[in-house]
Amino acid sequence: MHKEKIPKLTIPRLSLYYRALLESRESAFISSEELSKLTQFSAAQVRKDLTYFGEFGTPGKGYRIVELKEVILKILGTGRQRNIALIGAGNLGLALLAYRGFAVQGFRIVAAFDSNLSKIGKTFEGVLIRGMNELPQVVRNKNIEIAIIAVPANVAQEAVNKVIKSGITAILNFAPIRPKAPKGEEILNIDLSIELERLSYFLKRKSKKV
Amino acid sequence: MHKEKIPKLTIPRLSLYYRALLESRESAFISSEELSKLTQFSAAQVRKDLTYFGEFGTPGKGYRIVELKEVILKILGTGRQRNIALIGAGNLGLALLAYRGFAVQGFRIVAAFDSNLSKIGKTFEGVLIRGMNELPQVVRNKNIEIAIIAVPANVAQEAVNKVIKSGITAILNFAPIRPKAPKGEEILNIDLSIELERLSYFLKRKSKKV
DNA sequence: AAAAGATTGTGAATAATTTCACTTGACGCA
DNA sequence: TGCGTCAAGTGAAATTATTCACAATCTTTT
Repeated sequence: MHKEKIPKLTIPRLSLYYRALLESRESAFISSEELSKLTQFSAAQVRKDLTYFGEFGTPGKGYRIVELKEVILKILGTGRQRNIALIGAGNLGLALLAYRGFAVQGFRIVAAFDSNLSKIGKTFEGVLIRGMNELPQVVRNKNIEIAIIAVPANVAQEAVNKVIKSGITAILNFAPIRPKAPKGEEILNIDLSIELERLSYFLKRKSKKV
Repeated sequence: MHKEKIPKLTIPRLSLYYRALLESRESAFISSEELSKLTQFSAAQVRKDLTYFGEFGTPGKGYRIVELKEVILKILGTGRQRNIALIGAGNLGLALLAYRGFAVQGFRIVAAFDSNLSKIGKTFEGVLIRGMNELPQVVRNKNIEIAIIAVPANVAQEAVNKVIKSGITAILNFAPIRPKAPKGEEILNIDLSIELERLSYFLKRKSKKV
């Protein structure tokens, strides 16, 4: 059994390998070299990443595509549906609600919440907007495992607190703050300003190299 | 002069230091220890990050907040306005257009583009939606340095190609693909599916630890 | 003016991650 | 069956990033 520690970045790479596999319908097998070409990661990286979880390849041939896809699904736990609660039904929240792009992967926003009374009770994309007070029971009833935070910065920590109290442990946060949370919670931050500032830094450096 | 190579993650940390500084109005000075408390990064990390760019602190006191803020702005190149082109005026695109949150940092979407004829000519949030053919001249005229890609996956590479051809070198990509681009381009990917899959992996692991 | 106290800046040590390079196993063909 | 080839798996090396720990230095106090 493999006991090595798995690098953080291995997981998103697995997602990308999976995507590449979806586009590889020509052959039954794929080599780490081919996966490397498709994903821009090195072939050694591909092999290393995969062997953290087992030995799936056959020397001389490569990886059986059908099998590898199943394996990655299993590792990521995306074989089944995962229900999501959307917190915040503003512009961004509603855009995420309308974005059905990740439904294919099994993720589904099954409930939405807002504290704005004028929104509560309305339905968008077939999803009813509820008051935050309903969060705990809806999480329980609808078997919600993930929350997406799409509220303004000034109420984001409060929203995160309520989400955690409702029993959710996996959070995707779009608010431009780093929420504080107890151990055992997994919070991923998607922070527009920070990404733009990274780009700005890149532009700055570039303009200096005359 | 410092010549050490700067770790990739130093830059987003600088952004977070800056944010913390905005909230530190009590005193004129702040120590790496205090910044550590505010940002969750270690004090040594704070000092290391800052010294890549110079020596800004005074032993025994810490960093002068006003000065440090200026320094970080200068490093990141966020002291001045950066103009952005939005590619794709669908749900997500329009939500980004409406999100004025990063305007304060000097980032501004000054033009929007779509290939859907029914959208071209309309105005959202004071920004006219134009056809993609207008991209090159608008980039030139409006001094646009950054593009945000918010188009469906199947046309994203094409959009990126056009953006690059128009002379833009910094791209924030929301489409669930890894665009191919020549060297010299900086592309940051914000990929919802991948983040959700990371959360799924986390949930999977968690459920195993019984 | 000296001593005490605080905190920076930084080499060195450690940790994490990726790449290298080689061994081994599987397949296909003569 | 045996040989050649291909590609996985993997320790070791290299690279990258973070943490440690302490000398240097500035401030404050007495």
